[in-house]
Amino acid sequence: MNRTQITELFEIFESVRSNPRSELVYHNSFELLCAVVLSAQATDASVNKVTPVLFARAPDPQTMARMETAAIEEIISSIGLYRAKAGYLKGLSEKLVSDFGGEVPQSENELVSLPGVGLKTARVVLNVAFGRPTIAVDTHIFRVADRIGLSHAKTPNQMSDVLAKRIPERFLKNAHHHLILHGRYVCRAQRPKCHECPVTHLCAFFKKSKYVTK
DNA sequence: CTCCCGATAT
DNA sequence: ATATCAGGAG
Repeated sequence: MNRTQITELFEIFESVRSNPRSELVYHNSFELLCAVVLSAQATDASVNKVTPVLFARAPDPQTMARMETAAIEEIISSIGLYRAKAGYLKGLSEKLVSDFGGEVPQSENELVSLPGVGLKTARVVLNVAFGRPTIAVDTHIFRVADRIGLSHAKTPNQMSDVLAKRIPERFLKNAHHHLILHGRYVCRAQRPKCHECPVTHLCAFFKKSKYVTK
């Protein structure tokens, strides 16, 4: 995909009004950080089901750091990978208090130093909570970018760097959100809705696809 | 690379 | 019945 096509792609995404059904619910950067950690291999709806209970019990890192891991597990047990995630939440809360004054840090290196926070989660927090032009490559973006032909990088982390260089700067801040929503509701993993897709004329996957009809 | 691991969509 | 879901640690 060349520069002109990439520009056209994001101009179309910016002009299309998407209508998300569910997104992570949060009220501050700490809640967003926790919600994104919980969202690994889980749907937003599943996460939104437990976070109100969790944040009512522990609205800040100081309180969450003092909770028993078992108590956190009990609250989030309806989410997959809940034992690992309960440990992450307690561990990252403890570190926020001990190393960052109880505040969510605003640099990639500091965020990644928190337990349970990898590059993808760090970049989501930087983008969504702090408005920075980062590209967090999750499973949706990894699939969408590969199909369209934006990048065929082998791993999400590699793709993240490729996209950051390849996407024009003025689209960078919102590109993350556009690609995610497109991946969730149009370019789905199973049965992609190519018949509703506004960018099929730019898509390598569509051109050699069997999903030409609905 | 494997493990983690419940809910939901298809 | 199985593929997938805002991944990260060991």
